[in-house]
Amino acid sequence: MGLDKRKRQVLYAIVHDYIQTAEPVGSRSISRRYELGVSPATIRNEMSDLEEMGFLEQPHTSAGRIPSDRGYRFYVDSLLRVPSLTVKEVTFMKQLLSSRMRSAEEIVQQLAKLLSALTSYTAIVLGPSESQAKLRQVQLVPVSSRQIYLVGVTDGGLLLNRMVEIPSGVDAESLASLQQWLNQRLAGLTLEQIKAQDLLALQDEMQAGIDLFETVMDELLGSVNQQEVGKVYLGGTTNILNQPEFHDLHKVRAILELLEEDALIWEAMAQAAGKGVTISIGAENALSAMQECSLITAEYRLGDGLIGHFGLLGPTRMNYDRVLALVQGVCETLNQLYGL
Amino acid sequence: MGLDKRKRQVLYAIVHDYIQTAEPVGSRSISRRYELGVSPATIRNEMSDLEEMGFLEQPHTSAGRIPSDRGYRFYVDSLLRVPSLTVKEVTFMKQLLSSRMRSAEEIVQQLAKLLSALTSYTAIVLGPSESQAKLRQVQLVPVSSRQIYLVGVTDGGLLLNRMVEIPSGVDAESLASLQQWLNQRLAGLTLEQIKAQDLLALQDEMQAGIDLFETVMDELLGSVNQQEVGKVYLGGTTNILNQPEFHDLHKVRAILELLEEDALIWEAMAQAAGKGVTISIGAENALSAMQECSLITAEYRLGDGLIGHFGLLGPTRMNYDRVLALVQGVCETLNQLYGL
DNA sequence: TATTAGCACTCGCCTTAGGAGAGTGCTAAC
DNA sequence: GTTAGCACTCTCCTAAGGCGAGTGCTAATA
Repeated sequence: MGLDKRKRQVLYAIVHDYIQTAEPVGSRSISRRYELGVSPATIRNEMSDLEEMGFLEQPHTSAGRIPSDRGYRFYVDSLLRVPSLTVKEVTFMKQLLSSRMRSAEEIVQQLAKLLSALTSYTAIVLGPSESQAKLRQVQLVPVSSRQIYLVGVTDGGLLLNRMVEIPSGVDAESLASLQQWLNQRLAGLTLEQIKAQDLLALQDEMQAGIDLFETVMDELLGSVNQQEVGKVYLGGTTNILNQPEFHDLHKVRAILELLEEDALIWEAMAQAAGKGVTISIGAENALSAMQECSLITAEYRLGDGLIGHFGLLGPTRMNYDRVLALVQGVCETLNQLYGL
Repeated sequence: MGLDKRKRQVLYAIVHDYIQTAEPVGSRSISRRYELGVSPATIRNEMSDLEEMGFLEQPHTSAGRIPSDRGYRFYVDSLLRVPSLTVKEVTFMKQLLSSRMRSAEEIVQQLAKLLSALTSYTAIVLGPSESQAKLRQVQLVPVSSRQIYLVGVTDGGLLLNRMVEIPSGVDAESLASLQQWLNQRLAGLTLEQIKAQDLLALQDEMQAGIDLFETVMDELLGSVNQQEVGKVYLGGTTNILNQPEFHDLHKVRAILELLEEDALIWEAMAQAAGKGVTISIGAENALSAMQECSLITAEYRLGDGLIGHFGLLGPTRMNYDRVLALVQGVCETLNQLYGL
């Protein structure tokens, strides 16, 4: 990018200041707060250039400048310095994430709370995908004449639960034999591997009713292929009310209503799947309600083939440095606690 | 209450009007809209009386009147006429609540959505208490060397799940024998009945380790005695943003932050336990953030000993008639669908 | 050529003032 | 007991003026 050193300094200063104050930044305040060794007039010229290049915007003629989406983008790509977390924060994280969790759901819920507590943004955590989970054991619990409850335990001791509607008239024996067969043939495989097998061929081996077999397998593998909408966990939805850019009720409503739409949120987050840490700034987001927000996403792993995504949603004037540090910290901590 | 007929009419008119318009009601508009056969001046006198008696308030000297909490209370106790739901609404309810639910959790979640969709208020649904649930079957699924997963099936086919931390060194046999014993001795009892038994005596019968027995029973019965905070399901939290009284960001924040505090919400709702339908108006609510809200609560039964509470939270200027009709309708519908 | 000081100008925000509108309370008449 | 008439009060809306922050331009300077 053709930005000389001083332009980079000025852009950095403006982004940095604006992130803290939420007020347009003027040339004088930059020359006061940052030691650039030039006068406000010179800075004004630089600002004027930066505006023409699309990195800055002016709310109105006689106001200071604020970063444009492109300005933030440049900041994030080239200027940012990710600080390290304090020892305090790290221990806090470990404490909250490790305090004898009982299920993946609890971990994930706690993660949402943690993220929102350590920022003033809204945390979004998607429930983990199970397709990489390695099955260790399956138990079929009869619930009624038309339903059984399938409890799967993964290698790492996390649970996959499914309620299965079965054809009526299935007796306890066929259930038992199906269960035994499932445990013999599927143990040690991930759901994806199971999916990849030739189920029709397997089915022939089976003695139990075809209907029963099919419905159970369908249900067990249901989440693997179709890019299903799973559970969405939120933390700190009210945090955005503290952001000055959301002192407008219409904006607040747009965002809060969006956050209630699990399907949309899931989709927006899932787009970042497999890309590590992603940052979407303002209009880079597809959803119109998010055009004034930035979304930072990352992947978490619960060690056991359970992979999911989490993210932080805030105004474009987000504290990228800190959020990125936090995201990295969370990933590392989860790895330490539940790692492979 | 010493309110003559005309005063009741005037109070009714004011409450009715104010619920619809959210604007202070003047004497002239009453005499126009309602056929009381008297002039505005007369109505003014009545209003003045009603204000002195504490049923009305005046936002400022030259505005119309609005109902006070006490005014709403009188309206709710003595003036209200609960309309019946339209056929459309009833079928809509049945459809949403019956569409092959898989678990109590799903029903309850759906209930929250339904309630908020049919009103412009926020729905609060507490997860069902399990103490009245009749146990039919228990299955113990080993998860790791330190954990087992307890799956209980109730008489009506709903699930009680628990993760139990067990002492290490428990072998499969003692698990199996414990499971068998649990099924023999506890099937057909409610959790409360189980709790009431002399567990120490029972324990003597058991061959398996005492530690194991104790931890499993503790976990199974944990929710019965301690007035535990269960899951809180919300629907339509953004609905309050549409209420004119919440066009103020501070109030919005207060309410939304309160709604994130499951423990407080649970407590506020649970106070109405066992009282059928309750209505708390404005300052009748203990929570300060709810002083300008009304909360209507009722009990739902999922047929199977699973009893819980649900409610609707809105401004004191709530459409009590409609909400009460809806609450009744929901109770009836649930009874029809999952009734005893 | 790059930088700087000086200065007029712009625009949002705050305060103030005035007028319109809605509704009351009081008084006197019915 | 009820009503018409009327002065009064208070909010809301709009316009006007002053303040402050910040810019863009010009001309002088290193």
